[in-house]
Amino acid sequence: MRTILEAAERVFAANPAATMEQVAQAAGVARTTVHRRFATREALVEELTGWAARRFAEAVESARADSTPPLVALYQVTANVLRVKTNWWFAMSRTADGAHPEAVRVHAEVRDQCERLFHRAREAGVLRPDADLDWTRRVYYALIHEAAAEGAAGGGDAEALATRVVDTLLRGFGSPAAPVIA
Amino acid sequence: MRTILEAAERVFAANPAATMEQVAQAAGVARTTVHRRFATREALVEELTGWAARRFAEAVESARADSTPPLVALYQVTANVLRVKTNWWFAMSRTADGAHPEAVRVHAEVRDQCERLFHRAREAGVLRPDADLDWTRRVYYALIHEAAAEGAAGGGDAEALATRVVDTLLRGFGSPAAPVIA
DNA sequence: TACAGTTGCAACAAGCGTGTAGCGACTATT
DNA sequence: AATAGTCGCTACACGCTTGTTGCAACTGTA
Repeated sequence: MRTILEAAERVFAANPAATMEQVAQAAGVARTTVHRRFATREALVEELTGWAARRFAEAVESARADSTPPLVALYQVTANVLRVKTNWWFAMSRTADGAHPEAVRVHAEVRDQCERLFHRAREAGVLRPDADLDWTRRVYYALIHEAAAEGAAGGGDAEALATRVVDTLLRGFGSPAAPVIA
Repeated sequence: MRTILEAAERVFAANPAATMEQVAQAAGVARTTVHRRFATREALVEELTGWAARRFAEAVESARADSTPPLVALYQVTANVLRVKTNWWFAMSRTADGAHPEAVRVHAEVRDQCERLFHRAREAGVLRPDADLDWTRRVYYALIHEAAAEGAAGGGDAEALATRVVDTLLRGFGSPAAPVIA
């Protein structure tokens, strides 16, 4: 039942330790009905995780990151992922903890794709030649996470957020003329 | 008991839903002993939160962010906070959720100080004139969070991490010659 | 009308974590 | 030696959540 999954997402996003009773209430059904569809609490979270992982994979894939110019790909991937992560906040947080095999696979693929994209970006001069691509990727993830939090709170559309993320990733906040610490 | 608090930090960092039994075991004492010092689980988490909040406040305060050049202050605050956050990962995550009055106060003060610092940095030309200081601060927090995760996993000292955080915040990863998206 | 499918509802069993209490052993102090 | 203090251990009560079951009511279909 799609309704239950969406309700679970809302409830668990607010409180990861919420009970089945709270989920059922949010979905407008009886607790036993939730158990009829999802045998255990764990099964519910699993299906939620898988659902989000598939959406995540679609979001990244549809950006065609391997066949468009790096800067364009970076923007498209960012915007697409933000759209998913804004609506599936809790479920997306579950895709990263290594419990769900499909989620692990998706994350690994996305990570590979991200690394390939950053390599291309560096070769194309979009990223600095001395950029640490692992740290770059982690900062990129953190920026998306932060922007998604803002988006989930109702702070603007995915396009505007993506623009800001990419701009921040590439330029930072310092003045070009300012001295550099390292 | 300091031993119990440190054990609780370790256990809760690995699993926020851990039981008193697990905390006791990690501390090398019986569960009843934990209850003798901390009447309830909530009281334990509260004291842990307060402890971390005080350490956090000390870390920021000792950097003298109001009376040193912005770039120096930024570096010092970053390094000091990283030292605390690396060792009190769970407790620091609790200082932000608004449950602990003292933690709320500390966070508000730190936030004010951070904003003042960024204002000064912008006026001094360290930050760009058009930098959105709220977004800047949130990115700064996210970078510290990410660096602390690396530090907690044993990835280098606070000074090196701080250097990287500040460098990333100011410069980003893009080539100075590259086109800008926004 | 007869039927299958789904749901709400009440009730129940079981497990788990929490919090409390009593008892005995150990240690340091006087 | 006597005492106070701390700790481990066992046992228990309590509440909460989970998961299951049976039954009645409702809906759409044949």
